[in-house]
Amino acid sequence: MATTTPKARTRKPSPATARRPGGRSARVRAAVIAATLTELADGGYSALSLEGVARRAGVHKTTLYRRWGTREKLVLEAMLARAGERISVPDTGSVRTDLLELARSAAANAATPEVAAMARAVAAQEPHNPRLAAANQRFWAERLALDAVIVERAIERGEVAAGTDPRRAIESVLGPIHLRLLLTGEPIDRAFLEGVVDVVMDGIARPQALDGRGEGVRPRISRPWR
Amino acid sequence: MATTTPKARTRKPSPATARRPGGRSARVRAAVIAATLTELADGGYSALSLEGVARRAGVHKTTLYRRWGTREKLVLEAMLARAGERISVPDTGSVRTDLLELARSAAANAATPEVAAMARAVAAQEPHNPRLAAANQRFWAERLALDAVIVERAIERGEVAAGTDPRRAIESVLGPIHLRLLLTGEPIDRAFLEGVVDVVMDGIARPQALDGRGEGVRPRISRPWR
DNA sequence: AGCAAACGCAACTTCAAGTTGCGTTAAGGT
DNA sequence: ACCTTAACGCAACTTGAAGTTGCGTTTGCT
Repeated sequence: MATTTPKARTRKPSPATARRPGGRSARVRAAVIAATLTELADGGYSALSLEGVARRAGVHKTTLYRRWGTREKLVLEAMLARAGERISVPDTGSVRTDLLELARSAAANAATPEVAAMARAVAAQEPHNPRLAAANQRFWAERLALDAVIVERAIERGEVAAGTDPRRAIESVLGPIHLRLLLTGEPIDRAFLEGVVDVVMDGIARPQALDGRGEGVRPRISRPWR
Repeated sequence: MATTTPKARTRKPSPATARRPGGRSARVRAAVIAATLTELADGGYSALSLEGVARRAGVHKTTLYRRWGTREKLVLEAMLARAGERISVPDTGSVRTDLLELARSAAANAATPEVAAMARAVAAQEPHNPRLAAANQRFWAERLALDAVIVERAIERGEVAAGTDPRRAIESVLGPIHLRLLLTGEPIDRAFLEGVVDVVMDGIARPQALDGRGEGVRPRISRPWR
């Protein structure tokens, strides 16, 4: 049906059509995404304007309005572009070292102005932007699943208790870091990260001399703290 | 100089002056603060407008502009009014129960639309609003110091290892909760809270049979996990 | 080379943000 | 009960960013 009708020109618009993912459009896109993240970093989501992004990107604002339309879509695309960068999951052979390395890379990553701004924007807009929320859910599900491998391997090696939920263990490492990053604002230094990992690994309960009947209480023998 | 000049009327403006903290102003203030938090809850900080708050509060917008001037100051005052409400620190005699109760109350509090919106607004604006940042720092310093008493008491009772940093222990409890609240968006149910407290109390490291020479490794005797 | 998609540009509309002047209400001292 | 004035209501205004439209120009692709 409709083999060589003149209307086929509309469907396949002619020789010199097709998309152009490698040319000017790509450069503009890259510049706009970079500018979006930079604007987000110094001003936050609530102060972000398409005109500001256009100025910084050296691009006219009509381009932004035509290609992205709203600031929501622009920010979402910028975030996806950055969040898509793969992270590496440490595998040193020791859970403690793996978790510490995970904590260090997470903290270092979060120390980046763009990433920190992204986290803040997500925290602010997650309830009011369904698409952003969905993308964010996927991001964290994937990331936690990847990081959980650290704990899964450790369980297989016998380093970690068999009943441990790997995801929750990772959350216990990342939680305090993001608490400081987003809310308390306290510095995230090496000592803090080590302390976080120590708590996750060993807990805070006082090691107790074994007394035979370990009913309810979790008997341990004394050990040096840290 | 200038003992009884007519200009003294300007300095002490006459009999019926003085502030009126108990009357209409107070009612307006209460209505505006409530409206601010409500608007913050459904729309977020970036969508908050003084006109919207005025509409919801049943107050004219000029009142807001004259009394608060900017949306930053308005939000800050609203937050301070709500954050000033005192919280109670559990004291059941058992750290585990105390921490679980702390986690439960924190989660229940954070489940409030207004409080959740406040947390999101703080996360979003903290780097761009010095006054909000300062107030937030004080809030968390006070709150962590209060909650840390739980751990301090437990150390005295011998329930918790002596070298434990009480503040960091509290951060390890609150961190995962706020991670879910602000970023991952996963549900915060009872099982999760118990899991968080379990990790903080006991850690995830596999309890090991004592083998005499506990060099480097942290020897424990076997125990059921949870 | 030639075509069209994507961009630049300027002028325009729209509307929320914020301001000003003046009249009105009501809190609180006497 | 009265009177002063701080605080609020109201309408009209200015301002500026957000978003749109039409048209000319550039540029990647075949």
